[in-house]
Amino acid sequence: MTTQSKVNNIFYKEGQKLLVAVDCIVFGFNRGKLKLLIMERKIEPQKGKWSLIGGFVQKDESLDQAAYRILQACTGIHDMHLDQLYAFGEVDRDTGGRVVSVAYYSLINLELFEQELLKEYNAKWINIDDIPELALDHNKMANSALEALQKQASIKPIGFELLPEKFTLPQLQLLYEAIYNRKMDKRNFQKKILKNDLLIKLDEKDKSTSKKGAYLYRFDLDKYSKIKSNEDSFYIKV
Amino acid sequence: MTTQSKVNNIFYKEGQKLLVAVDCIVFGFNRGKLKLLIMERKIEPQKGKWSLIGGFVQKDESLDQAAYRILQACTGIHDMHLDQLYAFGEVDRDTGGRVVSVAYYSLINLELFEQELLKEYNAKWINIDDIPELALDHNKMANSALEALQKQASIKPIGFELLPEKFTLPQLQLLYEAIYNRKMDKRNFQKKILKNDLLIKLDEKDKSTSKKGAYLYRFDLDKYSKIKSNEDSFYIKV
DNA sequence: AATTTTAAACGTATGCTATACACTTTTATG
DNA sequence: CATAAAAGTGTATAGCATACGTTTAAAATT
Repeated sequence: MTTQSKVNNIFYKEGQKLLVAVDCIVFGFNRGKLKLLIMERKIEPQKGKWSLIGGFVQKDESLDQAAYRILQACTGIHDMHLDQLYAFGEVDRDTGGRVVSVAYYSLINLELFEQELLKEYNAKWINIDDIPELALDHNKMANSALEALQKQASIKPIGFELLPEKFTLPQLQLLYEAIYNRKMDKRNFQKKILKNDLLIKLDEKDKSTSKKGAYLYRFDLDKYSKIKSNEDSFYIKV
Repeated sequence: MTTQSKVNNIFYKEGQKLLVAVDCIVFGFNRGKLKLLIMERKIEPQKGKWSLIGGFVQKDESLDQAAYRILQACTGIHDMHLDQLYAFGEVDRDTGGRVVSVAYYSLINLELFEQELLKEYNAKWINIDDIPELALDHNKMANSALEALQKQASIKPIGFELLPEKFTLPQLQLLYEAIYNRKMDKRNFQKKILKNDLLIKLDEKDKSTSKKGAYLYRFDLDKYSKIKSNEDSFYIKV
């Protein structure tokens, strides 16, 4: 046996084609609660069960494109940000056959969300600590995504993707408290957030939650895109 | 058009089967240098070019299993640790056809490495800052893996996977300096490392690199597996 | 007009951690 | 016995995380 043929025998195997899916873990934020978008599963197995938003990758589209296509069709949102989470590839993860699924997660600004799509697709937002049993390994995916979100939130200013363009510091704090599932100190939180110098204080107040009213802020996207390049210029230790 | 059929038209598409590969970014450490394992590509396209270690996922094995099989066949090592890095899924990433590749990275203790396999597979270790042009998108994969390694190294004691069982603090420092590609202060480094209280100082010295000799240490695996569960008990800010 | 109510805004003191920095110890070698 | 080469060790300083309570603004109520 030559070396070459030995190599082939031991580890070189011809490729076998598999189904490749993408599943999207979509987070939203509303009224102080972090939410997850789920919908009724449209295909067997487990048709009709609650599940993440997903679909199959086509031959002529990248993984990113597939995730984008599916998420856009289902939320109506354009230009949303998607991050790849993990490729789930257990042999028996889909009881209907071998499917490798690449999970993506996304943060959605609920203001931009087309509510009518919820009905159209039998979808709904549920509170993050109230997730039902989902199809296949989707609960595992959702949990991983929440962990990833927590990691992200400490090294990147992710708030502006989940909040409206103008938001107050108390709102932002509620978001972080929802993500990390614990109360934070108001003064320390504001110090940490403002230290990064990425928020612009506006001359407007939001009086919807208090008589005094809270100042509105917006993210300084210009400054952010400048510093994004040089690593760890943003940092929130939570 | 019913709602259901509209759904199908817009975003539900039948699955198309694709080739799924795994590629492994294998790091080693020797003589103060961080190394990457590459081999001659065995298949078209770009047959003969340097590339990462890779192969196709079979129908009856998980992604993890495929990566493990391929890496084990190529290094002879058992029980090595593999982490999934990212799924690379551009349509044209493989010029020979549509292949989605899930990249894994691994840290190898060079002492355990069967050197004869290097010749058998036309493989070699190259210094991390001396990587040639690799096949397909493998350079991109290697770069991502190095970034992931840097992140890992600051939150987990990964040293023991790249070093022999017994090692000296200067050796460990060289490893971190190689990973982060910069010099560190000896005294501060030792303080940070020892503070985690995961190293056991032995009564032996390694005199291979100095007349005085440096004390050998080993990782306290027991203690590590105990604390591993409760998050962020380990922390090296670099 | 004065009082009450509600949430927002704000500052300081303390302890911990990262960092900067230089001399002494050991022992093989000549 | 002198030299050389790397290992080992401590302190002072600045920045950051944390804990903690009072004042301010403005609407609502009397």
